Amino acid sequence: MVTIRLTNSKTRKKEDFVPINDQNVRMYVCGPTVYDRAHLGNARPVIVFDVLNRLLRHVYGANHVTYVRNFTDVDDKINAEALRRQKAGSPGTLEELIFERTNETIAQYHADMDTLGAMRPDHEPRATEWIGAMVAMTADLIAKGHAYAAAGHVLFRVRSYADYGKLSGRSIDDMIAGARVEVAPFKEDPMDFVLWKPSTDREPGWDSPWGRGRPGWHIECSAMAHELLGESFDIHGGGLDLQFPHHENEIAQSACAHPHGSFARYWLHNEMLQVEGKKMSKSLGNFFTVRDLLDQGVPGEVIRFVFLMTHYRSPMDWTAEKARQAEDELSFWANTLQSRPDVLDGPLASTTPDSEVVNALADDLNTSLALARVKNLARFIDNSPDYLKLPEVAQSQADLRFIVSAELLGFPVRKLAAMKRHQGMSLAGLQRRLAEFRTAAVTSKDYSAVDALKSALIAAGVEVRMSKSGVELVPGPNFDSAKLEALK
RNA sequence: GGCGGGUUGGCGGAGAGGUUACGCAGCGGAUUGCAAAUCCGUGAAGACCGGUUCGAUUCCGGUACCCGCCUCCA
Repeated sequence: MVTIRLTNSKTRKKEDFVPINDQNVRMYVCGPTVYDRAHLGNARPVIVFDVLNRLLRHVYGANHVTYVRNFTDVDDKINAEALRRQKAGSPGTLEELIFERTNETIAQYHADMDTLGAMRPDHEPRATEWIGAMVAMTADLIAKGHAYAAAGHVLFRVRSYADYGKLSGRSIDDMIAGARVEVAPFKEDPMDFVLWKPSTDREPGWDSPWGRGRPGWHIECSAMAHELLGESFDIHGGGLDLQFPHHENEIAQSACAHPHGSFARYWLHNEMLQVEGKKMSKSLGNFFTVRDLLDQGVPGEVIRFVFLMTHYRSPMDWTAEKARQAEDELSFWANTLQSRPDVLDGPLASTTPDSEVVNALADDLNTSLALARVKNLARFIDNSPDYLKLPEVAQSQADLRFIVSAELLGFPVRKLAAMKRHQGMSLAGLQRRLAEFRTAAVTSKDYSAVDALKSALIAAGVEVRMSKSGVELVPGPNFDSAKLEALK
């Protein structure tokens, strides 16, 4: 079996991954707060942990992995949006408007992430569905002396957990010296954070032993991870910005509530996203959502490809140039396969992905190296001399190995190739006409009609390939069927 | 102030203590009516200063510069 190695934030080392139970490998990743469309940065952990999910399924079996990613649907920004709608005249109670808003956002999130080729996790718990578990965990922490109620709030007693700060490498005293903690009169210690807070009539709330209120952000993940994965599980992932305080607080809560469990054994953090060398922010005017890119005509696979060009622990830069390169490469892959209907429609069952691709991924998700290898596989099957020497059966095997390897990285190359093929069929008539013009031109030496049609085709994003063996039209990245209609 | 990450050829981006990454762009060639696509070949690097070593871009220390987090922003 392939040994997966992962950089564990907890130990700051690359370690061999050994699951607690190889029949059920368990991973939790912090999901989005569903108040608005996902921006491009939100896509990074989704894609990174999707690759890990696919790798785990490849190594341990598709039915032996449980992947959980939550939706945070209790949040002040959601409340604000619901309130805005109510004031604007939308019918319904505040609770109904909140539910309406989060449902919309979750549907958008699913649509966007599906387009990026991310598999849906096995469980996607919504915080509002697990309030009972959060209340129970909070009560348990009070009973064990790790939390206290004060002024309608419940606060976690940070000083009661000796290992607090270990994950992020901070000492409590350093943090206090940094002095940007919220000081509230009811806190025993400025570092203490909220497990439960009271709600006004204008805010969503649930009944609890401490009055009507709502859970703090950190307890959500601790409670849901416990309910769905147990006291000890294998991997916890998320963006680096969540390492402190969110993950630190999760650990403190879970370790104190379940002292016999180990909570997550491997912590993985992805680095942040930049745009053209700068942090994406509204003030710089370079802020955009996944949907914005898709609407501009950047395909989901291209976005995914650009993300995988950079290792997950390095800051990633989104640039137009990278998107162009990714688009070219994916187009090459699809072109290579589209002429081989036999492998597109045939079974894949017995084919295994290329071992170098798997090994690259197993080495702390080296997606960049894996991608380079898949590129090589594509170049190999695209009429390289060594490939052409192979018997037909071996050629098909090489084709299939490429397909399965690309799909392990989440690129649906068969679908892309089938799409190309379909587009290509719509070009059959024009291809015949161009061939006729060319045949005539060879004798008349007058190429003007050939060149006119060729230019029009290129303008419509069609690649024109002419050789002794004939004429071939292939849809390119900027293929525009509307411009073709005029030619027909 | 505290904590952490980075610096590789024109660009993107890997691995390895000594042997070609790879891709894009460039250059040369094959092919082509001209092209495109494809194939073949090719130049170009390791921020700076020390140390360890027979040998370091790769290990260790320092300097400079860049970046992130510490603010429910992923």
